[in-house]
Amino acid sequence: MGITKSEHFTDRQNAIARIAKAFGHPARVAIMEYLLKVDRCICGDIVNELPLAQPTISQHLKELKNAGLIKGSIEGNAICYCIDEKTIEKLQNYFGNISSKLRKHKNNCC
Amino acid sequence: MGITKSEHFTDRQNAIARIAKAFGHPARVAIMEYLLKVDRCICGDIVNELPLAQPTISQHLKELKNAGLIKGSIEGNAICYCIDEKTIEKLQNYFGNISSKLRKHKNNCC
DNA sequence: GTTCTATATTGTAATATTGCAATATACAAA
DNA sequence: TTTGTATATTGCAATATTACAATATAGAAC
Repeated sequence: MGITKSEHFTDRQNAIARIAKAFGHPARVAIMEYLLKVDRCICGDIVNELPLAQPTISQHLKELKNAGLIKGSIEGNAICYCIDEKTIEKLQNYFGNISSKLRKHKNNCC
Repeated sequence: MGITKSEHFTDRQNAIARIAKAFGHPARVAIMEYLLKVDRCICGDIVNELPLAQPTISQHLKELKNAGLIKGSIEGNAICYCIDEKTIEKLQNYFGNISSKLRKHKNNCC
């Protein structure tokens, strides 16, 4: 039905899914990588960098912000957005944890 | 239009988005965590573990498999699925790389 | 004030996702 | 061969996502 039964899962599972979902679009991956590359906050040229219309990028930025992957706001006539390290660290820890558990158990049966 | 313009992005960006997207649903997060917890391959009881109908879980498993997050196949009368460590490592490396770059630059302006 | 520039919002069309009932498949056991 | 059990596939309805044109907003420059 297109509706996700999020109430049946733990807050933690929903939180990870939410962040991962925000990363689940190449345009948003590209935005994150661009923010990392330019290494500053005023990023008014995202629109020129990506092959998408301005409203589309604005929408993707909103989703990244809602997921906590970027933070910031308007500063004068430009956006002031940058990556929220805490959220990236959450992801890194989450996958790092899975990875180390897998290394420990080594259940390579498939 | 609901159609993603993946042709405009790099293969790497599309690859990360694809894996992240597969992780972007709490049911699939729950499946991955269950596979990690039981620490074995024959996982016929996923259906009993999750509050979703069998066809729905089958579909989620298919998507996880398409994204390379799990591997395996049918073994007799049970599924034999387990986590593909290589893909998890890819994610860990990707986010670890972003994290370390952020730590280096410390552009905390927002 | 007006104009310019940059970003956000709204509205809408096309497509994708989610979930499940019904059904199919496929092996196991009797 | 039939019956039982486990998983996959199909078909469909409800909802979500993606993209963009048009428009709104808001500060900057004049």
